[in-house]
Amino acid sequence: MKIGYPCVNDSLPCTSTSTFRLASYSEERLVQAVSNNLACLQRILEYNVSHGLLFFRMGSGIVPFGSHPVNTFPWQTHFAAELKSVGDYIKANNLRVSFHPDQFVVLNSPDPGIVERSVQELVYQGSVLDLMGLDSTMKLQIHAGGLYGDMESALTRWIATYHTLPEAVKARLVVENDDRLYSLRSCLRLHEAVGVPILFDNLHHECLNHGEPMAEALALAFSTWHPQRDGVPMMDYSAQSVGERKGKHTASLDEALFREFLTHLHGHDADIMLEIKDKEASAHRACAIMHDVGLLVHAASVSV
DNA sequence: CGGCGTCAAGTATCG
DNA sequence: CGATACTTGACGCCG
Repeated sequence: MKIGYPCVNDSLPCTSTSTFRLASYSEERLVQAVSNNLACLQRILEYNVSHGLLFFRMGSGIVPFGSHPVNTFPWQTHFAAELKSVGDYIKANNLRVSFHPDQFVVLNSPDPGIVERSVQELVYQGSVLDLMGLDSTMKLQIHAGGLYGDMESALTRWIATYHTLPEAVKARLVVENDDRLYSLRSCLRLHEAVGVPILFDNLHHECLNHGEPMAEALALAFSTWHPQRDGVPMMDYSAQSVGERKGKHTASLDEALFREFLTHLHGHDADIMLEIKDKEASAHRACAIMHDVGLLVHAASVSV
């Protein structure tokens, strides 16, 4: 069981997703940004290791304009050594990383151009994992996409697109239940059709479900992960921000709610990504709770 | 150097 | 019909 947080570390004075405006694109700026981002990513991973946080979501902007036609620079070869070095560090320290391509990645759009750009973005993020030398347990996490007024045809288009994906993407792709359109049950339709694992988000499930109790939903989602190919199931954990829009993430970890959630795991292994605004601060507290309830057995001497 | 308008990309919903 | 939200604000122009 690993605890993680997404994209940003607020304790370190660097960012692994520095970018610049398209209008000011130059190869010089690109090289500068990627170089900076990889160096910061390495620092974040070292911080995570020293604090027992073994799961991390990398930001999509590690290579600015990574799937944009403006970017014709051969960053894959130019940064091959740096990418491999980060990957070696990840493997040597038993870390797990993932990507969560943003809302622009929509595999079931009726617009072929949008689908093509979405596939290119997945290819870019998958190639980063490939160049790091990481296997298919390091995932690319997306949502099912839009509804366009008809879920059946939207699911059919998603499946058709899936079959066209390159193997490097297919092997790593996982689908997350969302909070408004595609419930766990809807995502399971995709799993049944093509075998794609379902990444469970507890808060989204609370927002959109078909009455499945939390423990049952977790078991269902986890059962879609193939142990050898996919590794331990990943999940997103968050809690509702009290008094705010439905689905809004809480600013910091509510320890009682988190402890209550853990009881629903019933011994299932999972790597938990905390989607909580204060990032590693809550991740530290989650780790302490996991130790307390006996779910984390490694890393006895963790400093905070 | 601080303020603030704007930024590659999509979809659906809320006012 | 424009603003807003989503895993994440921050780039960069202007004064």
